[in-house]
Amino acid sequence: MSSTKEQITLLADELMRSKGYNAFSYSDISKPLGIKNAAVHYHFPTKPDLALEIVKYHSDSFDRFTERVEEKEALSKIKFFLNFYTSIQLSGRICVIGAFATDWNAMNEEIQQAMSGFTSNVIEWITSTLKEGHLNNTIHLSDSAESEALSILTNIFAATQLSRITGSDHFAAIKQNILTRITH
Amino acid sequence: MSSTKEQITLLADELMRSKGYNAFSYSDISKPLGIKNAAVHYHFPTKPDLALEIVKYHSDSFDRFTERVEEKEALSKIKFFLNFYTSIQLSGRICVIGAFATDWNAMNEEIQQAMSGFTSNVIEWITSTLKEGHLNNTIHLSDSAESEALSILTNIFAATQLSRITGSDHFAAIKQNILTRITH
DNA sequence: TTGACTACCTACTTATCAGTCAGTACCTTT
DNA sequence: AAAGGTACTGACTGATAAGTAGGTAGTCAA
Repeated sequence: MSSTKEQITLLADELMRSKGYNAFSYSDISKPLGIKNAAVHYHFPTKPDLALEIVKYHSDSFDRFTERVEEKEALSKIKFFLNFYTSIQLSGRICVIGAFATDWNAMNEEIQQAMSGFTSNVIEWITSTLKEGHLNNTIHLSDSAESEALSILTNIFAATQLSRITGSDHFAAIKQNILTRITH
Repeated sequence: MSSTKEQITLLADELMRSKGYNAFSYSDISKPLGIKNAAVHYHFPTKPDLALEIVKYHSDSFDRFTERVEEKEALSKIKFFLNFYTSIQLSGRICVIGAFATDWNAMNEEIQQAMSGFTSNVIEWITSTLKEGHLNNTIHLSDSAESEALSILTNIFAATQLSRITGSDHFAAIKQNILTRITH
């Protein structure tokens, strides 16, 4: 992948998760990168093409993340996952899931399917990791692993959103609450 | 408040929470209402004025909600609160908190402050309701009331977002998980 | 060294956006 | 009956949006 294409993707992702899909334009990408609008259109003919690339980028990143932590212990995996969201929060962004959910009805079917697939992967990974930790007695579950996974995911991605509105203390409290729940 | 102004607010709220703030235009409001663009501008000179009105509308709605359930028992109050989100989910919308969080950096300070105030009110109400239920032994708390409140709020508002992506079963599971957690 | 390909740029189009302003019909108050 | 306010309409404007057509400089392979 060319450096320019990569830079466009990265910046578009940043803009998408800071202002929302419809709040940024091709100019917001071309200007900071010192290229012309047409150059962005060369790599991504339409804006939905760009949105789809953002989903793929997160999909790939998540796959690499799961591979990286594969050999670690279940509770540690969950902690790495939550820490990833801490870095999102610190940079003032929100989780891509929340960003796409808001603009959902402004997205085409291809993007929706890609997002559904990605989100399902995340849920499945958390679910199986919780099961793994439950088996080796490092993680406590008071509901089905999938329900707990959904609870943890919604907690942490909404925490990045909520903390934008009410401050970062709330992010920390929510993260701690998750950890308390699964370890007590 | 005139009927037209109310209709504009209601439709703008619906659009905001279905497509996002920057994905709808004054035409999307004027056309279905059978009025002209200028009529919308008469009631709301600028789009931020309209966004602010949406926040006020939710603020007022929430105040009326808390008054309506004031005499009820704490656990029942929480159930009514969660049921409110069920109706949001069923109508394909998302919670206003999530909608504004995504577009946060595209909003002016006045709107941000109004949203912060509203969101804090919601958190305070859940917190004090949890405390109330804890005192009369109908609600179980395994963390501070505020942390549990933040957890519940992020769970339920993110559930409306997540269920858009992965289906309504997930909303039901998350809602049930909250109830299980606070009643066991 | 010619031809194809990549990665752009210049210059443009068309559509739509938020927003404005002068005018008007219809109440209400004096 | 005159004056003023409310709730609009008609007809705009200027800015910006996404997207395109045609050209070009550099690379690379046959």
